[in-house]
Order: sequence, then C-alpha cells, then structure tokens
Amino acid sequence: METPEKIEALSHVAKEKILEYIRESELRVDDTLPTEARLMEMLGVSRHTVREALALLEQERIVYRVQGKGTFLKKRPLQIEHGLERLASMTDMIRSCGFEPSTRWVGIEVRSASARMAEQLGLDAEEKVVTFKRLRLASGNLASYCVDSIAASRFDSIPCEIRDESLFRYLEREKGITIETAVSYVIPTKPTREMVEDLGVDENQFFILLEQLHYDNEGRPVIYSLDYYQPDVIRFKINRTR
Amino acid sequence: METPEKIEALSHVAKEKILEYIRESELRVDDTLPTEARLMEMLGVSRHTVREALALLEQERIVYRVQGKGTFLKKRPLQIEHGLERLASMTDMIRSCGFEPSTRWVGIEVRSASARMAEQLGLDAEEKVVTFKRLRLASGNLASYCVDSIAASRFDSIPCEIRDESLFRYLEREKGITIETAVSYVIPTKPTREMVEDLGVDENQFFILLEQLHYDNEGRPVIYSLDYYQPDVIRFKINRTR
DNA sequence: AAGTGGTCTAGACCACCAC
DNA sequence: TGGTGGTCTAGACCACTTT
Repeated sequence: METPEKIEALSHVAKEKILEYIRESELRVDDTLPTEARLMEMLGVSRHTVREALALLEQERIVYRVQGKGTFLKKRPLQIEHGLERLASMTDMIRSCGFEPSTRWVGIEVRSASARMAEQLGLDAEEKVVTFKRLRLASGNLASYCVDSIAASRFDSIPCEIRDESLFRYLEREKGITIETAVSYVIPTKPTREMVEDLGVDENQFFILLEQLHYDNEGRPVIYSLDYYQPDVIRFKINRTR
Repeated sequence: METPEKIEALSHVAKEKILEYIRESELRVDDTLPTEARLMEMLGVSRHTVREALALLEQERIVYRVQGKGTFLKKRPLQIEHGLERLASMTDMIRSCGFEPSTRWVGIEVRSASARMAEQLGLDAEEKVVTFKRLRLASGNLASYCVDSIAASRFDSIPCEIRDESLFRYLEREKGITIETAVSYVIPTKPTREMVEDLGVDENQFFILLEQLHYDNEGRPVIYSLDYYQPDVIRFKINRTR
C-alpha cells in the first residue's frame, strides 16, 4: 500500500513558500515583496498560481497589493488572534483567554418551541425542540451559561451521549450537519431567574447575552442558542473590516 | 469629451447577470444553478470569468458549491444586513437601526497620549494626540458617546473643519488615509465621571464600551477610540463564520 | 517607455459524484 | 462512464505607477 498522501493545492504550497521567504529574508525594512514575475521564477509555477497564493495572503491580511506599484508586507502582519466574528467552539474561546475549559451539564429537555424560537428555526408553532443546558467553566470559574435548542425532528431519540463533546462536533459526526455561520445579537443583561434560583448566580452581576442562530453550510437554521457570558472572564474581541 | 464611463470588470457584470437569472427564474424550488459550462454559453465569457463571478457570489453567501455535484442557492440567500464585524461609520449604523442620525460636538482636545494609547498607536511616551469628543444621536436620543484619538503629528494644525463629517471620510479626503480594519473589545460598563458630570448621563445606566484600534490599508494603527453605546438604542449584531 | 499588478481567454487534467 | 466543480498552464491585453 502506498501512503495515502494528502494532495495539497500548488497555490497553498506557493503561499507557504512565500511566507517562508518573508520570514527568512526579514524584509520588514522596506516591506516590498518580489514581483509576480519574480515569484513565478522562484517557485516555478504559473502566474495564475502565484496570484492565487498572493490572494490567500491578502485575505489573511498579511500582504496588500497596489496596482502599478507592487505587493507589500502589512505593517502589523500578526493578526492571527481570533475574534468573536470567528465562530469557534466555546472550548476554544476559553482556552484562547488562557484558562482551562470544562463543562457542567445542567440538563437536556424536550419542550415546545417558543414563538421566537419557532420563527428563528423555521418550525411550526408548538413544534418540539431539544434544549441543552450547560455551564462552561474557565479554570473552575463560571464563564458562561449556554442554552442551545435544536428541532426535535432532527433526532431519533434523546441524545444523551453527547456529554463533554462539542455540540458542533456531535452534529457533524452523527448527523452530517456542518455548522458554518451564526448571526448573533449582543445584549447586556441581568441573569435569568433560573440562573439565580437554580444555579446560584448573583443576581446583581451583569452578563452579556449572545442570542444566536446557527446555520449549516447550505444556509439552513439549525441551532438557536442563548449564551450568557460573564464579561470578567471572557473578553470579547471583534476584528472589523470594511 | 467622452463620458468617463467607469469600466466594470467582466466578472462583476457576470455576477450581476447570474443574480438577475436567479431572480427571474425563481429557482428557490430545487436550488440548483446552471453548470459552469452552461453559464459560459449563457454569458459568452470564459470559464475563468464564470468562476470569478461564482466565487464572488459564494463570498457573499448567496450560493455554495460542491465538487462533482454543482452550484446551489443557499436556503437563506438574503444575508445582506450588516453586522458589527463590518466596519461602518456610526452614521450608517444608526440609520440601519431605523433612526435619523445626528452629531453633537463636545470638543476637540490636544493632550499627551496615555500609556495605553501610546502603546496601541505605536507612539513615544507623552507624544501628543488630538482627541475628538462627539455625542451621536439617533432621532434625537443619545445613541453613543465617541472619543477618538489620533497622533497630533498627522495634523499640521488643529482640524476644526471636520464638524459633521465622518472622521473616516475626513482622513481619506485630507490625508489620503483609508481606514480598513479595526480591532475592537466589547466591554459592558458604567458611564464615566465625565459623562455623568458634564453630559448629564444617568450614572445607573449601563453602556457597552467598544475600545477600538483602527488600522489603515497598510496595517498601520491610526485611530484609538472609546465608544460608549447605549444598548437600548443600538442593537449589536454580529455575523460569525468559521 | 518600462515595470507593476488586474483582467480575460483557451485549453488541459484532476477529484468527486451519480448513474 | 459522463458530468460536475477544482486546479494549473500559457498567453494576451489593460490600467496604473515610476522613470
């Protein structure tokens, strides 16, 4: 058997080679990259491939291009850190804030969808939803309370086998559903009665509520979620672009 | 003189034609677009151009493509509404929330940069900055209080001619600086003493503070801003993607 | 005039999917 | 096996910037 080598697009290889060149030549000084013609020679690929590689670097805000002048290194090329505009799992968010993530399950419920929920998920009135309630901890401290609802019709039975797994990963593995985007509202709020009475949260503490609707790669709404974040623990950063 | 017609890229024209086709054929039903080969015939352009047009439509989350199967319309194609991840002027944000925007100037000051400011803007300690303070109103109601600081070295004199104009537009017109991105932190907070004492804001009212650093198209930090938003008036929406 | 990136064409082969 | 989208090449012309 041959090793099942993952074939990588030439343009990706070219991109990596260019990044390598940037690092090695330490060109921060005058900030100018080789011309596209020069890169064609250096990498031994066509102009189209060079331009694809440069387009990737431009998307990642590492270089910028000016017609008639050239391609240049951005002054602050290290924009790697993820912001809220990136849809990442809660686990990753906590870890990126420097804490050790863990989960405490509060419960799984099957209920009729609220009017808002049904409207957002595109369900009929009173259709059943499965609601997952979890506390997210960052190095033992309360980071957020997450209430995620999914149409019950997506499940054959109540899915108790999720436990510590990410909801995203569970849907992908078991249902072949890939969550790709979310539309989220940011609302400063007090804790709900449930949080105060059942979970022992201080009622004077302020939270940031993210009301979110998650869509799959075909644009269908899948998860409606209400996530209450404690702003002292989770710092929200957003990378904004025009 | 000939009319100075703006030349539009063929791929843009192709994109518009495809959008037109989508609207006219009302194909929501089975969601499948013509193949690339068919689009080449229909539009009379090369495959590269068709693919550029489709790439634009994919970026705008209007279609998705699956290798070996085809190109499809997203189930929720109308994701036009702008969110916080899009860097827009305050004026546009207020207008998109359904209000009539206006500005009340609080003042323009020249001060030494604070430690945080100097660090963020890449200035030497104690270097001078020009600070613009403005109240933003939405149909007469307080929407936000904006404090924007720029290195004084960027100005020949104190710029009093800005007034109602957007700071972005002023920098572009007068200084040739294009603000392209911002990195922003979302912090729930109480009003500052200045807001309570000088501006008559209720000290018990909660605000969302956006601490922002704006970069130009070359990646240089230009504006450091603290914007206090009243969440009752401005609804923060974020479009998140993986 | 020369050099740069921006756009478009024509043609080829590949990987993946459905029949 | 045929059709689909994904990738790559070679070549051309254009718009913009600099010399």
